[in-house]
Amino acid sequence: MKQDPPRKTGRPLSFDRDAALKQAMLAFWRHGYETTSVSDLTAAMGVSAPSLYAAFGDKRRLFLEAVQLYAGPPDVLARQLDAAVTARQAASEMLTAAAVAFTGDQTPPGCLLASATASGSADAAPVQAAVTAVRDDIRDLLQARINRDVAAGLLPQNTDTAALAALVVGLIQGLSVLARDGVTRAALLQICVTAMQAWPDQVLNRTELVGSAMA
Amino acid sequence: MKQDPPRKTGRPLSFDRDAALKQAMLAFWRHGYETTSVSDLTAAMGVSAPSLYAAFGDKRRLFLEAVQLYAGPPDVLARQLDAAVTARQAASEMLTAAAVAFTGDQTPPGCLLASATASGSADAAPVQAAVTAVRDDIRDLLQARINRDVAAGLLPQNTDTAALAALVVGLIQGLSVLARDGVTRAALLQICVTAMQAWPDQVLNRTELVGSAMA
DNA sequence: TACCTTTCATAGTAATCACTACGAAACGAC
DNA sequence: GTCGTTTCGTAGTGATTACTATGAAAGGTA
Repeated sequence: MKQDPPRKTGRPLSFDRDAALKQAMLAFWRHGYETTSVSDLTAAMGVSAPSLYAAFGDKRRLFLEAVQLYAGPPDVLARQLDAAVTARQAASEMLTAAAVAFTGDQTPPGCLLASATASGSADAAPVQAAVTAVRDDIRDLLQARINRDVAAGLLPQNTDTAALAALVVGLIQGLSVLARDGVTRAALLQICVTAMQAWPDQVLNRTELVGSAMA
Repeated sequence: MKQDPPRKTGRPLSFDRDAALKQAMLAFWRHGYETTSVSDLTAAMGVSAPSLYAAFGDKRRLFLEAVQLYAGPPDVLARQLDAAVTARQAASEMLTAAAVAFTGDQTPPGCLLASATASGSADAAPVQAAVTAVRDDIRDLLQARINRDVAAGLLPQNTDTAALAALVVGLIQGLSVLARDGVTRAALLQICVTAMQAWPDQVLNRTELVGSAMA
């Protein structure tokens, strides 16, 4: 996937690029994009400023790489959504995973995507747009999954699938704020359970009636 | 309420303090706390730096005043919650008002409380805590209003009122992110409608049965 | 008028910002 | 070994940060 340009000779890199990127991601996660200084980054990464610039270009590109690392490979979410039994379960899993991820004790609270560029100077607009694009992709994927269930007759034909997908993505961003406020994981999970009550009732067919009767 | 110290003599203030504060609030709203520089502020406020410091103390206190101006008098929300017919309607109105406020064409998109201190350096921690306190107050007020309806028998006794209140406040913060992403007011309002489906069904009494039969 | 008080604009302060010039160091190739 | 290449640490660049020292200006009061 990511093939380095062939390096045949020269002094070898004295640090683990992936490990340094991970530390940069954690720094951005905790303190935001513009509010994390390059000296903060070099301290967290254990790398001198010239090495940082040689390895990652500049602060903006380092952040964009950190966002990629945070979001993971772009096709993973698509596969998880496809693998879910229903769109409802997919949405519930996304919410639960967010509540857990935002309250990990080995990571900063909240969501990097939600907080790192939530505000910024005019210079940071392109970086904010990149993060917005990630969110839009997630929302589109979820909406497509919901559309599939509507088409399959599992959800009412008049379901507002755009609103439903945006509700989930928006609430996830809201959970990030609450997590940063200090709300516990258990409380966030209860919010997710409560929110899922908004999900439209499944359209029942005979098979499912039998299944529910057996449960 | 806010009584200036008695100013009897001296050169008069050459600018409108309230108007300058409003411009500062708009600047913080659009660009965030740490990512709005003092020179940004002086430009927006039409005031020189020494005047800014004389009138507002420092950047931190100016921001805290801007937050107060943004949030409004603290008892207004309490009165609105009390005046609402039901907690459900109060929550719905809060969501709707947020969706509208976050997409005004005379103001920056999103919510100042949600974005301005969503991330920041370690130095900004006390300011972040002040914003968190505002959010906590709102959540507590809403939860108390919900508790009132539970006590009155309008909502099920087993209602998770903490989760319900946190869901509303969290979603409002999420709506801010979506608004900044460019989601339209109409779309945000649809999200609010969808989210309110999560609200527990009202416990019906005889009077309300008659009322619903008449509707 | 002269005096007192407060705010004004000018022009700075030290510190930090993102970023880099430079020469020595550390490798493979020969 | 010597050369070529790449990264290293040191030490800096000019710009911007939040903030302020200073003296003139603008009012009321006498």
